[in-house]
Amino acid sequence: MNVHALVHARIIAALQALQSDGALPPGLDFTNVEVSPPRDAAHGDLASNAALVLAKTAKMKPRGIADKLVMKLKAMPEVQSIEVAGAGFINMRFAPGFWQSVVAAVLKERAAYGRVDLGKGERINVEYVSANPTGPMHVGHCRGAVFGDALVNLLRFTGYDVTAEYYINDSGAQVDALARSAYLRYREVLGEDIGEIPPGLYPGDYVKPVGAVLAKDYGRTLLDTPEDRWLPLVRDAAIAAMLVQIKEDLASLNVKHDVFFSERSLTLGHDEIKATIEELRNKGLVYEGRLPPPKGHDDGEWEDREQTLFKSTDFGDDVDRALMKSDGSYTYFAADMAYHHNKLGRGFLHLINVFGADHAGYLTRVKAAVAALSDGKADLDIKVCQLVKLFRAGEPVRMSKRAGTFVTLREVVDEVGRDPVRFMMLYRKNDAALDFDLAKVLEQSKDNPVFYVQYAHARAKSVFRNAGEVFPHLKEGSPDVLNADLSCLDDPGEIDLIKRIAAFPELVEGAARAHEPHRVAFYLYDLAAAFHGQWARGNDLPHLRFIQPNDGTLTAARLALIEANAHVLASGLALLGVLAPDEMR
RNA sequence: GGCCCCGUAGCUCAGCGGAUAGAGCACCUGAUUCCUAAUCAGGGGGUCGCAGGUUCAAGUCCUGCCGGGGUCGCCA
Repeated sequence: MNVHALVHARIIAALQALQSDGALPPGLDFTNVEVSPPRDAAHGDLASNAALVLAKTAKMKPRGIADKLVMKLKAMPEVQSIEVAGAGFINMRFAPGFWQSVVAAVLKERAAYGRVDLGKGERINVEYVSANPTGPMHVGHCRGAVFGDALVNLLRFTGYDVTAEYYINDSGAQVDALARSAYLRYREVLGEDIGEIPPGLYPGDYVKPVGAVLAKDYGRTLLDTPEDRWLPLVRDAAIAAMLVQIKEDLASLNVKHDVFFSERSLTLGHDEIKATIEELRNKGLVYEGRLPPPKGHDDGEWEDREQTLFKSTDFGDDVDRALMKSDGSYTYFAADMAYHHNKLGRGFLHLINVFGADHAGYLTRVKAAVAALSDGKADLDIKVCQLVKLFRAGEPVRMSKRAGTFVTLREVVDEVGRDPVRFMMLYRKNDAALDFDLAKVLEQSKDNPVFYVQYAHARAKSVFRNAGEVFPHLKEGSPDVLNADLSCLDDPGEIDLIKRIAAFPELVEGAARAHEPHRVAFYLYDLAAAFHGQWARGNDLPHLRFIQPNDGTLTAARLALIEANAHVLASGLALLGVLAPDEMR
């Protein structure tokens, strides 16, 4: 049951009926007709802008349309009151019986409550994390990982066939540097004094085990081998080891990808990068030319030369983008173009990429590439996750990759736990910077929204445990609860809680459309607050307590409400990938 | 200098083009013989960075400034 959708459909039907009656002109565009809860609850439960939106094209006064619409809508059985307000808003208020029926619907639909079939089974590819396989994931990767994972959950919940994908940047200079670092560690294991790790290589201790594995697998045989022979072997071993670690890091956050796509696989057999470039060349979008030097900062290294360029300026980019490095190898962008070409070739018409803030400047050219490669038929949404600043009790945590003091994802998860990390990473809009305080996130107080929401769920479960001592037949999901006489739920606080529950499907739909999982987190906080509030009212007013030892009928109805509340809390937390505990200990 | 993100209460932040802009923290006042007080109720606190524009309607969209952060051919 989706209250919002139901009312919206009723309004559209009423508008069409007015057209049949000749009271409204034909050919009106209803797409901007919306239904939304008014900011001020005194205005009612739901309001519509229909009359305001249609006034101009219908060549009628807003209030004139509104009055006619109200006459039609008055017949709605759910409606308790309906009136025209302000410039032409239609404010509706629904009868308690209508809200009570929402509880019954939630109990019937259970985990399916809130599902909206936006995707209609269409396939969509969500690429996220995609960190270099040159070391463990650091805390900055956390946010993209959690964001992507929650977005995948949200899209699956709303009817999309989602492929969660990780692009492994396993070619280019960085993985060669990793291989050389591993080779040094290999020589170290065999007893050589390797001294300082040279600049440009990876000094971290995490490379040492790779050296040990190499020594075990190859003995001393690689020592006398020239670099062009050992490098591919060492590189493969090092990348494989890093990927194992990355997958473990992701698993610690409960983040799962369906596909790990290797950049190097693009050129292993058939050269897909070359094919992609040629395809664009045939479309007139790749050419040989020169770029102006970057403005505004002196770059002594700048060398003017003719190069292979993609005409991204045709798609709104500032400059055309290089596809070949001066040594003849492909740029990262050229490979990434081929990768997106590959995604399109696998039949994806909907693509989402999750980027870190440092890649924000890369966004336009990727969109340009997808537009060019799909002839505008595919859509790509790029979500940029802004920086995460790490604090401990208000003090910034200094990080330096060079000094080896950067904080890994694993350290954060081990220190504060998976649920707080996930929730806090989602308790902020993706494009706003995030301060993450390792000390505060562990405080089990109302300062911490994670525990606040989880506690609401645990509290709901606790009510059932306690109710069972008085009314053994009133178990969760029992017929006596499911068939309770819901007309007892007439306290304003109870109705408010139901209204909050009733808003869930619309909230999910909006979050999925906008690709904004944080909306779910904020919604859950509000829902939890409504529930905690109703609970506490029982402190002052004993007749509002959920368990009424002398009234099994009333208790059953309130338990039904609590069960519906718990269902929605659990569904929402599941979308965020956060546990909904039965008790807090 | 170009481009991207942010700017809303003292602080951290929500806010889908809609009506008198919200929450948490902090501060003040109150609630525990009672289902977990890990909670709740009440109070004060705002030129939504500035200036224009579009619109019946702008915190929200557009343009230009100001401030903070990020990024800037052959790193990924």
